[in-house]
Amino acid sequence: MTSVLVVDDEPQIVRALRINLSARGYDVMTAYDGKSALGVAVEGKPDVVVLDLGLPDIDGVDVIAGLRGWSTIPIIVLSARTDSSAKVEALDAGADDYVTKPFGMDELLARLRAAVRRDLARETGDPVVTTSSFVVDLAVKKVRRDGREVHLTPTEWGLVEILARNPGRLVSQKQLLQEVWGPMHVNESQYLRVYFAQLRRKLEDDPARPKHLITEPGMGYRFEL
Amino acid sequence: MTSVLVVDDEPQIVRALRINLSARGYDVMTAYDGKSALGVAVEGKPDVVVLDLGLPDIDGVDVIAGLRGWSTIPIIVLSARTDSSAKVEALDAGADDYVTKPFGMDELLARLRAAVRRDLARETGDPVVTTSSFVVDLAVKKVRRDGREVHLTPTEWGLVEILARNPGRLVSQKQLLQEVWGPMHVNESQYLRVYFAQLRRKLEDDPARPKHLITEPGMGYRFEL
DNA sequence: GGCGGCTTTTACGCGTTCTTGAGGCCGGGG
DNA sequence: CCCCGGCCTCAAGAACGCGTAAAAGCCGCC
Repeated sequence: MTSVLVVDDEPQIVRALRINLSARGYDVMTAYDGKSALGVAVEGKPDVVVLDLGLPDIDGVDVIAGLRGWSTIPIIVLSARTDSSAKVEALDAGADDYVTKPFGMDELLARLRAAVRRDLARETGDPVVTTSSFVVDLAVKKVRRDGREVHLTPTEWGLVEILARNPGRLVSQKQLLQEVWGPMHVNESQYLRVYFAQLRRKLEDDPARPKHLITEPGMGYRFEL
Repeated sequence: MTSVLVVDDEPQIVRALRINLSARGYDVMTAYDGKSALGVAVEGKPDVVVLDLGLPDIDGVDVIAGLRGWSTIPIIVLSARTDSSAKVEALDAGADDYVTKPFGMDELLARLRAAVRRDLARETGDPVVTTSSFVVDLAVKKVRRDGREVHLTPTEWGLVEILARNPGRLVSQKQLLQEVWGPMHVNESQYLRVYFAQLRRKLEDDPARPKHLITEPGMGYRFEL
């Protein structure tokens, strides 16, 4: 499970983030000032920090420095200041990203996913394919959804792997059957229906309305990011 | 010297970036469309890519996908589109950052420094691999548990070594058999069951519920830290 | 030769995964 | 309107792969 530390002195922002992040399966910690933020970060070892710069006690840049002293946790800065000098300062202090308030929740979540993915890739050194619902690590052969690992059987993985290596492209039924089941089974299109149903149950937010594992009737399947 | 690939179809933007980046000691490569960008990236192996999304030939998201297919180079997206759906799309496709035009050169440079710093933090492999239960010293070829040395037979060590060199990664049965027993025995998967049982008895706290030497049925084994 | 450590082989119970068939739904064409 | 092809869902038996244990084979060494 991926954990996020949210630091902001405005309770409504913390609340909004907590709700949105929890709903997506993240483990959320919070802090309302710089001092407690550093304490919580040491205690809880979050996977990523969302940090407001305008804190009551410590200057935001010093909070970044305080974190960077001992850790490389990704830091996403939130701030009302739009001038480039503020951005430059924060980024050079060690922040990974800078988002100006007011911000779109979608965008923040996407930047958060990017930060976590990058961090994961740093450990493994491997390319990772990300959608809004789940993450496929091709080299490690793991799929995570909202920070939780999803177990795939060999056949399921075979399908996901082919699709993830061809993001956005249509892959024919024949190609999938050939590569996963072998040349003897290129007409068993029923296999595909059964397995795509399983995969959607495991990976899609709403299995009945798939957003990523798309059927192209009569043609094949497509992996939408 | 850090090298940057700048991809944009507007010559004045490319020129401005080239001047600013060169002045700061970066090695600059350029491309004016998606196709040549992918070519230059393969050839030149840049340390970071600055990518305009509005290219004449290929959709920007597909360029990102094309790069992510084989590499984890940091990608900073430049775009005139400010709507959050565009940002979400690009970031989920694998971009590391998203900057809207018109942009401040200071800010872009700061984001670029942040991206490179992050990427550099990826360090080379440690000769010692540590788990919560035991320690594998690859240089000395020894395994210790609770300070006490655990004796491994040559075959056992062969397996542990391969797994410890690929922490977290799934290693196929075939690869293990091939590297330890040779190409003639790639189908003797029973060997693996016997030896993993032995290793778990020696290394795991609860051999019946392994936490580090994990079986992925039908695929292979995984060394979890 | 006998011994000890290591590897290979055999056998069995068990849980998971794969395959297969049946039924229902939907949209296009006759 | 009905039929039909293609798709989705569900369930159940078959097949497979895993863990475990124990015996048998193979060294090198005293």
